[in-house]
Amino acid sequence: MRKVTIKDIAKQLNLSTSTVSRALRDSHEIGIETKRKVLELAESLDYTPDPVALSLLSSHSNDIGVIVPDISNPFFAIVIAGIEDVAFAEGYHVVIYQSHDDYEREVLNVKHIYNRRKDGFLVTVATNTTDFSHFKNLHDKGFPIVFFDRIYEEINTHKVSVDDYEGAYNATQHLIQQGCKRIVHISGPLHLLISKRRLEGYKAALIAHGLPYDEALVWSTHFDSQQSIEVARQLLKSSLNPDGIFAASDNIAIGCHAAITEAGLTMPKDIALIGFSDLPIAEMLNPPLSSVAQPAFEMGRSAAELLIKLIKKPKENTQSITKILKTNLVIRASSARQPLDT
Amino acid sequence: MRKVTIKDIAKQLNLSTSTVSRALRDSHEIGIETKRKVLELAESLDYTPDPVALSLLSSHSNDIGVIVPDISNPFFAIVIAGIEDVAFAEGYHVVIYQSHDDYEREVLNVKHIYNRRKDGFLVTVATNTTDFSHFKNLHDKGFPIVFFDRIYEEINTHKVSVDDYEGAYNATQHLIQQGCKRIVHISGPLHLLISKRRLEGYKAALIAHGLPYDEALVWSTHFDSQQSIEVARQLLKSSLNPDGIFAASDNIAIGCHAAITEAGLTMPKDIALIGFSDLPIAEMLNPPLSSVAQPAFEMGRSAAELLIKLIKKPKENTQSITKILKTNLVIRASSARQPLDT
DNA sequence: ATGAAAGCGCTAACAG
DNA sequence: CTGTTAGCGCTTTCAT
Repeated sequence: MRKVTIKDIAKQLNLSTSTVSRALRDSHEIGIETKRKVLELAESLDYTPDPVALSLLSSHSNDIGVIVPDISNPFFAIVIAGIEDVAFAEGYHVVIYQSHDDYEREVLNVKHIYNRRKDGFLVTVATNTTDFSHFKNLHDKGFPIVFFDRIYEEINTHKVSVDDYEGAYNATQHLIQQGCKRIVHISGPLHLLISKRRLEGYKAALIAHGLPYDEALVWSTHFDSQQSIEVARQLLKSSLNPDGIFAASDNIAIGCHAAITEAGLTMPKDIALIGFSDLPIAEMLNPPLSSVAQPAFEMGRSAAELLIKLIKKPKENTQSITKILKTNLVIRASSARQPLDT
Repeated sequence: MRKVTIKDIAKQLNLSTSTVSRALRDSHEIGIETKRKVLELAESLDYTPDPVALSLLSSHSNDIGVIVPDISNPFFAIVIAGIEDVAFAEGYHVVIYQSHDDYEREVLNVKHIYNRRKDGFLVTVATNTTDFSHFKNLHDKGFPIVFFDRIYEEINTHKVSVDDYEGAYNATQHLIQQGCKRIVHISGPLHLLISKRRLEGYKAALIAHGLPYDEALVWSTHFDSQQSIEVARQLLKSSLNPDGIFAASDNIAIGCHAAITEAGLTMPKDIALIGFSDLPIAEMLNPPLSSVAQPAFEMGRSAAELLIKLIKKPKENTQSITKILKTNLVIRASSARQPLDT
């Protein structure tokens, strides 16, 4: 029960493989009658061209890779949905790679992508990546790469991110407007650009509203609710007595949310809480979690569009584009001390 | 800056490609000295064999596919982590496919897997799949397939699932022991085997404890929190007045949790709630959600092990294995009316 | 112990 | 309009 090949068709029709090949690709230089016969037989034999053979021949695969730390993070799952949305429409298949935030794994992923002749890839870099030569080398060879979310600025290629600074500024300002005076920021890993920018936004908002910026109020953890609940417990046990928390991600916020509840404190009365990303789970919490919405789906779409542009017209895309998407403040009960307009 | 091939090595060493090939594969019929030179040069040139060429030649790829409805469902994300765990160790790469619970997409995924010469695949079938011929055809050709979670029983191949009946029985019994008299079951799509079995477990527990089984108490929705919050709202508005809810999945339970809170009711006093799967988010909710824990990671591991067995020794695996994993009742505040032992 | 040649499935010059 | 040839990168008879 072998797969049917172009040869089988050629043999049955007493044609050469090249004629069949051309007929299948609807070449103009093939007799209308021959074409009909080939197409018909191909149809009835359920012929499909072998992508592997094509791949060997043309050194591309119509596959694009995407590297994320972890697909179980809904933010990335949604970004991927956005990527698939445009990729699928353009005839590309998306192959997902998980780095598990590990540098070694990321390097392996990149190699796999290159070896398997993927047409390009999208990547949000692993937390502990400090050496970027695996990206640089491929980029220098002209291999199409697009960075999103956790971008690496030093490589001259397309990038998509959100306005982290502004989002953080708005979140912090919102807490201030709710009357918070001692606002803690729980940041992600501080060497990441997105962490730095969110911290900057937090700082700027405090200063703009005449509140002191105090480093003791800045805590840091991984983007992970299991770890952040620990950090939040510590925070609540400390003598800092925060009356507001701006968490750098919803996963961190979820950990805080649980820790606050566990400690018998009330949101937003005792502590007003706001996260970042607005994951679907945010509105399911009790009380529902305020958050800075990131257009994750749109981020995926944009990144994929840019990558496909790069793949199709590498010449016209030497000028690299950096797309910065807008965030949107979503206020819910975890932070709203005044009744919400509805 | 092309990739280095076996030809480059052959040329530089004045050997034939076949000699180089053999030296690289450490064939015994190659001079020790020649072997050394080849290996050395390959190393220094950073030669890696082209997987695509290998694939064309041998019609396998060292890739295995996995088809899930949706990676943003943490249950599947964890199963995939389990799959990757063993696959990676065995030298396979896992290619993830999302069916989005759509039959057409699933068929496309299966075709893609077959065409790209994946060595086999693992699948949990899409909700609305009723025609299974795309699986059957491949299985008849001897293509390695393993079903997990939402299995299809009619195909004689390995399968991995959990004891849904027992899990549901235990969950329902637990609610009964908490004093619940009017226990609603919110099921997943009822044509799915896992839904049926969970329903059976629910039913059996009621009867075993002398409570009536009332069809009006069985509701059904998709495995999705957005949809289930709507269903739960309806339920709470109805005149059924449940004092306990057994949700067929944690996503459904999360929707219920939010709707119950929204309605100003208290868990577990007014309504005791329990879900199924014990996703990481369960213990982060307020109050924390009781759930029937499924060994998702283990499920992935088992399924991958079976698939790899099937790939490596198809002859020895004509007898198909069905592995049924045990669930584990995790009681938290959403259902525990008596204080918990700690 | 090594090389030449064929072939995996397909396309693309180059000939007619 | 159609066939022949070569080649993508590699392995594998079959010679030598």
